[in-house]
Amino acid sequence: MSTPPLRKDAAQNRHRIIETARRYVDDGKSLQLNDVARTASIGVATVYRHFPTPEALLETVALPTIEKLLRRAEHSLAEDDPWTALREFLAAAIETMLTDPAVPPVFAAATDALEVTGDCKRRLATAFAELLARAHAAGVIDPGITESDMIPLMCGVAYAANIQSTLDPTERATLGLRYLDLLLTGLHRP
Amino acid sequence: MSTPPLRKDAAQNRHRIIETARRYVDDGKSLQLNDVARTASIGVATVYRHFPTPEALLETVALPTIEKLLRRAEHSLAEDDPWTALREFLAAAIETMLTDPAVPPVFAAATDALEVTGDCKRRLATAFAELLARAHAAGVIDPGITESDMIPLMCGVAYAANIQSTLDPTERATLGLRYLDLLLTGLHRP
DNA sequence: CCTTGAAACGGATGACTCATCCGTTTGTGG
DNA sequence: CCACAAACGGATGAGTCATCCGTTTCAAGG
Repeated sequence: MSTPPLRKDAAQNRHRIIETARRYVDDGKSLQLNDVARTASIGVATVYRHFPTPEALLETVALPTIEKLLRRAEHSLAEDDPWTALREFLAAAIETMLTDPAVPPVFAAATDALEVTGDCKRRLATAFAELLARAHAAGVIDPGITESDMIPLMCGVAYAANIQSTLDPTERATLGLRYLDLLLTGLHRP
Repeated sequence: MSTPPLRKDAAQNRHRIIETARRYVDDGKSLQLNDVARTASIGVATVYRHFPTPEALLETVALPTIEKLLRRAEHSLAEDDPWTALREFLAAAIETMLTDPAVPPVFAAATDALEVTGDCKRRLATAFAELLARAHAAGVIDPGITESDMIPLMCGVAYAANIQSTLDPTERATLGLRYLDLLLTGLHRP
């Protein structure tokens, strides 16, 4: 279960691969391992050894961003007003999904299938559940809404904003926040 | 610009291809033309001649469903109350997207890129624009919302419902309508 | 500094998918 | 019945994918 310490050259290669993959993701290119290998001037087998599938590589690329969101979520837990806390976190989530193209596919995938980010995603879900529970307790949100509604809905909002492929990422993020507002208006109980 | 009448055997093959593709779509399989050809016991080249790309085949599969939705839209135009009319149409759209897996990718694609359904989709957009304009005129909807917001938002709602891959299509449709309601609550001005 | 074994490397390769080309067959109007 | 255009279909070359295995590199112990 423990990770044996990585050899120096291996660590470096791994790093190069992730860097290259990050560039691919940002450019909207699909992660083809053979292709990434060639670009990074690294043997194909090496890439496959580090990342058995494109999904695993994508997860690894997305991990730092998701961890950052997790910290933001934990920060939101400190906020007093339950509605503000929830709203703040959801806005952060949307912004994250629209800013980093590596994130949406990871969020949309079933958590169980995630080798790398599964744990992080579960902790995110826990934090979110807590925020939602508080909102419910305070009666400021539609009582019929559950966590397993909210996550897909968030992905849906991000998806909607992402369809506007002509817009640049910043504009898309703004649009996403606007769409989130619409949704939240529908959910808010004053 | 006109379609020269199709030879009898050609028409039959075309029909067989579409039928097979429909089964693929319903089973959630991706449309690989070579594969469809083998399943339909038709030469690969024949399939490619009728449908140069998987997208074209998918569009053709989706066309009847989209045409049906168009008729529903025109029917909604006859409804007096602008809010009811809009709502009715949007519900029909969501239901369509969640019932027929061929539709969402077609709706999400840029209309200009659609050889087969482009025209149909444009007429749908026109009808929808009319419904939206009436709602705006009556002041029953968020004045900031435009057609180019609504279409992605609809796709987003459908996407959200579709993420629940464990549910069967009927349940997903119900869920989608619920999500639509949330969104509409956010948009409605009483 | 040298040895040695484990760890990591990388590219050649076979399996697989894709889409086109072209020789053959089939339908149809005269 | 003929002739020709229309349509057919499978063989094939281009391209992608992921594995295998012979070679190289690292680092711990002498």
